[in-house]
Amino acid sequence: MSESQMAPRRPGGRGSDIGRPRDPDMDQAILRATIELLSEVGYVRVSVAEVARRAGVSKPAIYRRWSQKSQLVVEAMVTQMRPGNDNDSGSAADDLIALTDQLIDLLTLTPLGRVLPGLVAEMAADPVLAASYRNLIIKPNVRHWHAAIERGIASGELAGDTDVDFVINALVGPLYFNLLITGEPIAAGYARAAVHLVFARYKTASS
Amino acid sequence: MSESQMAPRRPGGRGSDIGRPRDPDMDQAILRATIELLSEVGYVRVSVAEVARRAGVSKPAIYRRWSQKSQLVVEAMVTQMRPGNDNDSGSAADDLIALTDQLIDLLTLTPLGRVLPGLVAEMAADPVLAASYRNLIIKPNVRHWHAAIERGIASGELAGDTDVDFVINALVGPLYFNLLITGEPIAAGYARAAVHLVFARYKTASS
DNA sequence: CTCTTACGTAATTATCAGTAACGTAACAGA
DNA sequence: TCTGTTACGTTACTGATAATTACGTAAGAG
Repeated sequence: MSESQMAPRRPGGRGSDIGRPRDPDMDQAILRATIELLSEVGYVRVSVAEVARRAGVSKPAIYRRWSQKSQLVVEAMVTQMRPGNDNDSGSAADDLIALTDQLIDLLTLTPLGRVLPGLVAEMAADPVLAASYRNLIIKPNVRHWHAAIERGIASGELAGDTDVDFVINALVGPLYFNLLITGEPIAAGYARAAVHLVFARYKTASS
Repeated sequence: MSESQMAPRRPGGRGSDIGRPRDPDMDQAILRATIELLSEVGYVRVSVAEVARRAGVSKPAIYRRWSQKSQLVVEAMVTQMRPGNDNDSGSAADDLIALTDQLIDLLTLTPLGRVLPGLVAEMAADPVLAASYRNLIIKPNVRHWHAAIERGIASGELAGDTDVDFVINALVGPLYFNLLITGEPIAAGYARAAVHLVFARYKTASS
């Protein structure tokens, strides 16, 4: 049986337990080359052949690890995510502003901003990829937002009937809208203004 | 000189003034076939060859009118836009709710929702296309939002320092975020809740 | 009529994702 | 040390599809 017929590709994980092991340096080299190319030319113009060339690796070596270009890109982006800090400053408003500013940095300073448009297109056509992206990139981030808002509710800064998901959407939605649709830069002071908007609606009388 | 060297393709417009005129029925047939395919399979899987087949037209006939698949798709989407009604109900809040609900319909009921992800990717790689999309689709719509908000400010429903663009982003951003990133359906009652959020921040004391 | 452009057919170029075949290299376990 | 299994590189290939070109014919304008 030829190697290319092994059913599960186990992206990012090891291959089989027996036989010659995969070279871990290769994984790193591929991911690094992917990030590099991604930030230079954006998703659409990244070709697997060019990634292979820059990583000093063969194309089959890449497809042995990731079944699709899009999966490779998602994993490469995961390596760019900083471990989100659950900074509890004691003020939910300040925490939300910090989280918003962090997201702005992520979308404008890391390659993610250049990657997202192409990835969005792939996600729409590939549910498996969409699930990967949401589980690996979105969910871990949203967790912190949830926590900050829940803390605000618990402390009385935010009303008990605060709609957590609605608030998160209200804060992050405009950022993606700017990045993906209008192409305009995010206004300075956005984080503060957006959080202010939310608190005008959901703050309690006491706070 | 061969026809394919004519520098400006004049998408959607007429060709030259002399010589055999273009068949206007063809324009319609092409656009109709494009919309049809678009709603069936989404942007990525639309091929120009298949559009040509369904329209009963040759491929060069399409490229004579539109220089790229993406331009064709944008023009096809334009034909789907209803002429925005500047319904002035007397209440800016009601007008904004109506506009938001209209946008939700546009994104979920027309093919635009299936087209947008692929288009976003093209826009990121093609500034000319991005400009087309923004001028033909986004701007005409935003005009109504602007007007509604300005009316609200003039009537005293909204504070004089209301940041118009910020408000528009706050209302529409989450819709695009859901459509393009999370893939989750838009919550029932979103329009009302979002407008409520804005008014909690920007309403005047008198209103 | 003549000029010019539109049109269809058919072939072509170019790019790129993803596979396949095959020989060689590396590790695990007997 | 031998054997089985998998990784790796090289090379070639398939398949899809955007975009172009050549050429002969059709249809208008003046």
